Amino acid sequence: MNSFTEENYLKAIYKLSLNGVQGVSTNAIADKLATKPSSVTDMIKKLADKKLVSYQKYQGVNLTKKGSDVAVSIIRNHRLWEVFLVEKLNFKWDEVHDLAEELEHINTHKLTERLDEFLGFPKFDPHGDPIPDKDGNIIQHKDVTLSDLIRGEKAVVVGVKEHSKSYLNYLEQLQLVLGAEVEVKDIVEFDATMQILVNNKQVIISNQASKNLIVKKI
Amino acid sequence: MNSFTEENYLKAIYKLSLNGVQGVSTNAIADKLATKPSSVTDMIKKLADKKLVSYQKYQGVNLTKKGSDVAVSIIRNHRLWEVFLVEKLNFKWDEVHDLAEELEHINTHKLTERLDEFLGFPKFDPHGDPIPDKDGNIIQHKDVTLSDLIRGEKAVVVGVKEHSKSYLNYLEQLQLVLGAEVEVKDIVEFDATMQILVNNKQVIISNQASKNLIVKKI
DNA sequence: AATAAAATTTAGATTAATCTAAAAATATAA
DNA sequence: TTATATTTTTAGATTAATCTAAATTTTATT
Ligand SMILES: [Mn+2]
Ligand SMILES: [Mn+2]
Ligand SMILES: [Mn+2]
Ligand SMILES: [Mn+2]
Repeated sequence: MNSFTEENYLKAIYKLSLNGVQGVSTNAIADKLATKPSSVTDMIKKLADKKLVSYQKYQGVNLTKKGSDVAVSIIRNHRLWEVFLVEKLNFKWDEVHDLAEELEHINTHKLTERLDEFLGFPKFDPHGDPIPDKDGNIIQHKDVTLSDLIRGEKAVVVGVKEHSKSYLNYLEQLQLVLGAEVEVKDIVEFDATMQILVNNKQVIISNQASKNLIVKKI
Repeated sequence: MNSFTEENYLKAIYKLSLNGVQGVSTNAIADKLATKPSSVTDMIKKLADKKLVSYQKYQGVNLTKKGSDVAVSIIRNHRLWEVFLVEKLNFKWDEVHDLAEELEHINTHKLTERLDEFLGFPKFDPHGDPIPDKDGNIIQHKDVTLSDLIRGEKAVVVGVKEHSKSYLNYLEQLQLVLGAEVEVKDIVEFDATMQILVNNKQVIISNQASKNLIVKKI
């Protein structure tokens, strides 16, 4: 039906559209997929021919309903497989992304639904990202990050905006895993470096790190 | 490392070598993969460059140790995923082959080993085919088929040589599943059609069907 | 509004995998 | 041992996805 490559483009466009952008730019897609803008233009034309995106030269690209459905279904697969890998095969949360990138393209309705059932219809993946249900409905995070908090506020870690091994590994060392409670003790005015409390331990965390940690105030 | 296509060629050559053939022919590979002999020649050259097969023009092709290792590892993945689909996701034995054809190419050592462990180190897949262990050791069936039996002999079904949906479906209707006991009541001399007993029921089965059913005499 | 900078598209190549048609080598049969 | 048939390889095209370099369009800046 659609090639792996086409599916990856659709997913990238979907994610880049989440910030409310109207007309995702060629360069943004090229960046996200680590490819060249000229390659993106070629692929966009192909996706437009297949009615998966709407596109006018120089004006950026938008997913059609059809394209969005495909993207959401790939994301559903990805996140379900991540749950499987962590819950059933005991992988750590920093090891599953690349495997899920491959598994997500085995896009067979029956497999996805059976997997969902086997896993007990999970609502979130190991990184706190919401899993679309079988009709494609997805609850988006409100995206409050640790960096948004002010001195004295408390919150619970509910997700991450960055999925690199090094970031996830670092968070785990600091015990900043999903469900952890944090309290902001101090913020450096110059560069927004934070001093926080995690499990009664003082931790210093850069703005680079705190702005990628999604939290829920308590 | 190797593309899906290369892996499928290696697997095909491996399976065609099992009958003790020295030098698998271009046409045999083309048949198995439903492609053209000229395409096979091209791919063989590529695999030879990568030292995965040894090849001399017009003399057929053989896997090297390296090529054989890859093939066995793909087969291991394939069969483990089939067990997963049947045992954990409740698929039927006639539904899993095509899905496993895709899953087998996610060839990551750690994933395979974790899956094996999760499944309890199974020795056979849902079709009775042996699963290579993590060192690549594989116990080959002796390949006695129902059609080899004579009148009066009893046997247990232990595998199938043909994996098509229609064949597996048909077997299931006749209750000729793994573990079933059969007794040969009569054989038509003309075309080797068999009258057999399965669970106290009389069943008539063609030679075409009986020669693809692997059994163990009792 | 004119010019410079940035973003995007086009033109032309490349690589992997495939195909058809034709040529070459091997196997079979008279 | 020739002639015929079969198998295998080569030659030349095609399609998908990518790239570099050049041309075009849009955006930002004087
Ligand atoms: Mn991921
Ligand atoms: Mn995730
Ligand atoms: Mn199979
Ligand atoms: Mn099988």
